[in-house]
Amino acid sequence: MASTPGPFAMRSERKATPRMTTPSDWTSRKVRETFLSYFEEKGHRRVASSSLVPAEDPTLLFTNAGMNQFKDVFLGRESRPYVRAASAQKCVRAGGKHNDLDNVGYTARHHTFFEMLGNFSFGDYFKEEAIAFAWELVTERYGFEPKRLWATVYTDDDEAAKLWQRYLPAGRILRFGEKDNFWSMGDTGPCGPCSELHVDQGPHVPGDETPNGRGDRVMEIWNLVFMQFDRDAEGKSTPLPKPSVDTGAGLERITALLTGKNNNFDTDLFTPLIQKIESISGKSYRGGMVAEDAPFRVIADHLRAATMLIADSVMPANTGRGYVLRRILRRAARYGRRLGIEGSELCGLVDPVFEVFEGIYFGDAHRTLKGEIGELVRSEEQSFARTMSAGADRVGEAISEARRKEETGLSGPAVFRFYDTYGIPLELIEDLAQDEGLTVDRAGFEKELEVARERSKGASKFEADDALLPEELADPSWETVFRGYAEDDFVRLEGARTLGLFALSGGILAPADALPAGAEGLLVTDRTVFYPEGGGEVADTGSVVWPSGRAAVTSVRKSASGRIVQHHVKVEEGTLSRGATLTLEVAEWTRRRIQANHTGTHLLHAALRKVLGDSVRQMGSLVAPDRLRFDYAATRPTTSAEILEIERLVNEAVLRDAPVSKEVTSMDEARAKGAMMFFGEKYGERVRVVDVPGVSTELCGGCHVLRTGEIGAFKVTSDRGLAAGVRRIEAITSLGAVERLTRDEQILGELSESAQVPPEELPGKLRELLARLRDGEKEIAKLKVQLASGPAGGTGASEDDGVVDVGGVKVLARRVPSLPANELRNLADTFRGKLKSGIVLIGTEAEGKVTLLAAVTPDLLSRVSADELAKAMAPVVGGRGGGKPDLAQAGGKDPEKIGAALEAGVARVREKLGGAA
RNA sequence: GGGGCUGUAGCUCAGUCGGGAGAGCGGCGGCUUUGCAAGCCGUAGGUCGUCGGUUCGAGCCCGAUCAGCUCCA
Repeated sequence: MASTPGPFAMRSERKATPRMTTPSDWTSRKVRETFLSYFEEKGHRRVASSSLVPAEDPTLLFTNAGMNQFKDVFLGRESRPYVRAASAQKCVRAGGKHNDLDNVGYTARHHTFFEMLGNFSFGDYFKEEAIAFAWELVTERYGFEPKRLWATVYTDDDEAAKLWQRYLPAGRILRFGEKDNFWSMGDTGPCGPCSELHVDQGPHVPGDETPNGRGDRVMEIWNLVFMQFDRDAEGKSTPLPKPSVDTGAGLERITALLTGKNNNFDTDLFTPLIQKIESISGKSYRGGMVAEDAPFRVIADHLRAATMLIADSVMPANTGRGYVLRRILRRAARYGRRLGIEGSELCGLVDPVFEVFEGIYFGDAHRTLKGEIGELVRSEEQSFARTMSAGADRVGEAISEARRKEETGLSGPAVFRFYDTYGIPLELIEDLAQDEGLTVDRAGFEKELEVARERSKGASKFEADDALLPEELADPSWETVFRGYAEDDFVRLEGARTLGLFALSGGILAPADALPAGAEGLLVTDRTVFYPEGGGEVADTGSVVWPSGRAAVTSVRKSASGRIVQHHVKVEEGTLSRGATLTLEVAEWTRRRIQANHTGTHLLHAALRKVLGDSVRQMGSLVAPDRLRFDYAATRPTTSAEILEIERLVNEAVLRDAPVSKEVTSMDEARAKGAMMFFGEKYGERVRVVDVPGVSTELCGGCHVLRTGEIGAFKVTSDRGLAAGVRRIEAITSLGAVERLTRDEQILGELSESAQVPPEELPGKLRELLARLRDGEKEIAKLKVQLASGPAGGTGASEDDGVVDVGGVKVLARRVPSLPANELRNLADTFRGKLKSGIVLIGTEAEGKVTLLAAVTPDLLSRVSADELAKAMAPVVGGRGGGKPDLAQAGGKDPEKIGAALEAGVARVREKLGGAA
């Protein structure tokens, strides 16, 4: 994508001298504001930045361009009440294909987090105005000298070239190919040529005198994308009926140019952060692009990105977005160590980041966030420090091992193992190895990494998504009206017309005119009572009925555009044909439970905030018929007293039986009503507000009860930590709570009956029984050992005890009462002790099985092995055995033969000692 | 989503070939000693993460599962 700052950066150790307009006047705030108010003057709607987490685009890891939030508008899937817009958009580029992470810190212009200024036309103006606006803003408002500007256009875009000629001499309009000046959203879809504006900073900056050359003397400042064509799967481009404009200018870059800096890090966006790093580390930053300063730039950039990501609800994790965040924080921590920052002080940068963006992305509502984010960063730092020190030990061992073996270095696979399994940064491994004069096989490491990459890639080929209707199979005119809220007659809806019908077999979807009994498929109707999965609420189930048949509805989903609802159906009787008029029936009690759980979730959310503080933030939610689940951000564990308090608050709200109102209104009105909104969530212009007066006001599209009394009862079933800073609370309501009560009562009743005491005495009774049981078992074991040691208790063994003399060696062979294996061993020890010198063979029966034991005193080990004796005895009882020379064990299945087995053991001893005797 | 590693006493961890569950620190008791943060002796403390399988026998082998760490997408 050419609409973001490209990899222009080169190292330059020279400080730029202030040029252009009057540098001291310009601040990043002024640059941003000038841009937005200019376009407001030109009839554009000022649109707030969307979240860094793309709301409805699972293909995108993070918002990475100003146009992201308008993607559906450009594609014609969504309409907005305006056709011109301008925004300053938060962006992150740190994972996925375009990975700039490793460059950050070593160039003047690479960032993981950056802001993109952009103006957009949705089928309104096109090239002429876009170029005119860009020119006017750049020259007259920002005050760049016209003679320093260059324009570039796509190879064959004569139209744009001609328009630029109004402002620039032909010699400063250059043509470039696909790589620099053509843009597309993907392999198919909208695409078109782009034009870029470049600024010549003058000869004091090294580099070519023309755009897209070496060095950064001439720098791109603005990219104008003209969405002109629609490209199909065969690569054919057809002109779009309403061409659009999408532009992007990097705020950091413009600010740097206007303040005469050749380095984004020397602008007011970063200096407060760098100053803070200086005060934490006690080291000083030189400015310009001195290589030794890289850690300052890395840390400033990364903490800025991390703070903004966490503010948009990304949590450090080991998958997806959270993993990218963790990597950013760890890279910052690694560079922190270079500055001697070993503890967890980087979290101190969260404050300055908030100051830089105060009033831009952060307002009063976010003040509490600051502390939470700081805490989160701190705990990440600490956990990384643990990983690092554990890792250093591990690598240290490997290094001394290698030195002992007189090897010259660490092998690629070995290094990769440290990196892959224990998360030790390659850099640390290299440092440690170097200290000991060992090399690291970097090429071998890269090879291993590549293998791991390929494995992951191959495995992540997306699996068949539970049959979501592809857009191209849906007719654009289709639209499903949802009539399933509790205010409607949600259980039953008559007269639904079929819009689309698709057969589903073997994972393949095909349009169908009719589905016979037994067939599965997708059904799209003009109206529905089935709530499609969304907003944490699960889909409804139920059935579709027509005069001659019926089908079960197993799942319901919204299409990607959100316009149609598709029912996954399985025909049970008759034939479902396209022309049929249908009656839709939702499973009533499943839905009622869902509604109770959903409203219950809102009440729970409110109670959590009341008890734990407003810092509680929703991290995720699941509303199912049988339970509700709510993940929330919390810095400490919730106590059981707090849980009780939360439960009480919710139940009070339930028992007050307040009406639950739902209202579709404008975003502004909802805000005025004090609806809870989460920073960074995407909402349309019209929103639905679900209100429990005096308790909870939330934006929500889900299904709710009419009055809180319908919830019946609310019971928390668990609350536990999920990850650092995140907890999950689960609860049940309505019939679910009643069923739980019934079940518990039954269990208690049974227990009470068996124990012969009333339920309230059960805990005491149980404790007593367990104590008695334990004592009893000990006693029994003791008695058994006594019994087994038998008459031999006193001085020595006699013939009667089963002791025989074999070639001068005492052999005790005896069957004893059943004993657990370890007691049996103790017994053998006892016997061995008594014999002083000799051989012990004992056998016992337990649960129909045989255990045999052979023990030999140390002085006889050279002549007889217990292992051998066990092996000799085992076959007699139908088993096998073995062990160590001094003690061995065998088992079998035939208790009747224990005596014979012991005989066999004695025989074996005789055989072994016979020669010697 | 895929891969690797770890889970054993309160803590840190050993546990070899499948055949007696261990060490250090900490706890408790005692002894010794006016030089520190001491020494000596004794002692308690364990569903070997959970469930299932193989086996005469599983901390150890196999499968599943949970939790933690980590790499990749």
